[in-house]
Amino acid sequence: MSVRTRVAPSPTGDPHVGTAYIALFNYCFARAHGGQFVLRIEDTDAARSTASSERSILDSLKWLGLSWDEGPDVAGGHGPYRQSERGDIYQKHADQLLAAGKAFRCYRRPEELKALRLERREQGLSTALKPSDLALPPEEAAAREAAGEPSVVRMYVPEEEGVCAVEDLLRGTIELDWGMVDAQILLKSDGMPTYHLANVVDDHLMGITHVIRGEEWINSAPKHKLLYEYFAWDMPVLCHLPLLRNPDQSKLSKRKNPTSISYYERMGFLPEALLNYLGRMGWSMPDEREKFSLAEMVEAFDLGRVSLGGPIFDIEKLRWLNGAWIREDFSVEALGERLKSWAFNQSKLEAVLPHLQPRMDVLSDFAPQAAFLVSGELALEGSAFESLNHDQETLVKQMQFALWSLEAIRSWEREAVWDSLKALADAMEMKVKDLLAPLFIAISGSRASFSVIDAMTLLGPDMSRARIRTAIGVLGGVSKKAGKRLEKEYAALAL
RNA sequence: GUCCCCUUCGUCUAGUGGCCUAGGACACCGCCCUUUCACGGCGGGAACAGGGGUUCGAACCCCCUAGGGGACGCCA
Repeated sequence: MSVRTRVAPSPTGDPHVGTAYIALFNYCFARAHGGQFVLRIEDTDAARSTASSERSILDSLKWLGLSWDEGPDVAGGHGPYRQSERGDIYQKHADQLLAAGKAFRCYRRPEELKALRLERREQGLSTALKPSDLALPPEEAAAREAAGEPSVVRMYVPEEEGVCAVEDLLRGTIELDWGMVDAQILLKSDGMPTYHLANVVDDHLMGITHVIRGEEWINSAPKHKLLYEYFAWDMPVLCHLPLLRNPDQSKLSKRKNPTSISYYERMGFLPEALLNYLGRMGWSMPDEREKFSLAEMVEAFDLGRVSLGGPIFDIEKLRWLNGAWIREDFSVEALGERLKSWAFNQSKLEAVLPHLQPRMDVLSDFAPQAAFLVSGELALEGSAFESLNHDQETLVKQMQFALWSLEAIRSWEREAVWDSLKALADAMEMKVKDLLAPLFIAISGSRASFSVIDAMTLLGPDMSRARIRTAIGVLGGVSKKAGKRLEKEYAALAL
């Protein structure tokens, strides 16, 4: 038996707790049944799939203590599937489907697709485009081909009415209308596979027997089933886990919450506790124990104990659990070690010291000035902003705009943070210094601190954003109505 | 809009037809412990979304309604 977790680097290169959640259940399932737990990093978008985003996922899983097996060596082991490294296996399989009449080449342009979908939607139909919708007159297709226009490979799908029955380990049989299933692109115009093709081909080649993934994949299961049929391969057992949610019940997202694993690490949560908490999301121990280790979870693991309602990620309870771990499972020595490796190790200190050395007369000047870097969210009060001589509304606006700018940063580095805020200040026709003033307080708790850009770089994206969000809240927050207005105004800056 | 999934205290959950006047945990409130604050202990309020069936019996099975979520990309 073999279980595979596909992990996708997040757009910001900062791995998401949702990824760890799915990985945890795959891990437990595999270990509990003596199977293999293999990883496949997947992202065919070259801009996102950088070496560092791939490494950060692996690092995060390692930090959590989820070890994986080296899977069968399918052109790159557990690595990413860049074409050069994978020996064109997707191309080969796409060609095979093409030759068998299970797939076709499509020369439709993006604008045409958009128009077709719009038309169907206006008729109250699903927006799924079928092979017949996409077909071009042979001479037109030939002309586009001759003109060197890009093309993609799409799969054939049934056009007649009916349902596709998909088996889910937890939900039983799910019936999905074929009408909802479009002629999925298998190979993009740049020759890279989409998830759907890569997923099926990889899983087959790697001998995967069980696929445990998020609920958001249920709707594409018919496509996958069809592909297995086209290739005449055995299909793995499917199991869809519920999605983690924000307190407002929407799918857990970074706009509303800190979601990256690195945030929780920086916040000082223990990997054991975070994993333990994730294991309590939609799952419970047979004896209802709240606190358990990964090994204990594996030992008692039973997929049947998964409950299907989407759990809300509650930081308060995670905090309590983490406290229980600290109090009950650590000796003073062990806790001391943790603290040292968490923030007081040589490399962490060396990252901070260049900023503080000029500001220190005695060693004891260090702690007060570095305190905000090893703190979680700051206990701010509205009065902290009084010295700025700005009305709350202006301050809130500045910080909200800064927050949105920061959210768009893909790779969290000093340069990127600076560029984004500089561009915002320019667009708002104000001095960077004035824009940064409230951020100083939001991030460091005071105006007297070293560069707020450097501070944010050290704190990381989620922690920085969380503090700004807190500050906005302290200043009265943004009402729904005001938020709409600000959003418009922000969009008008055309950053 | 179309389709799919889901629905037990505010939150995480136990519960797989009688053990349920629904149990535990977080959070909240009260009391105790304590030089303070925590920790810990004890106690309290708090839920089967609604309506129909099936059954001697329904939180549990079926149907409808409502609510929530998800999917509908050359993203995963």
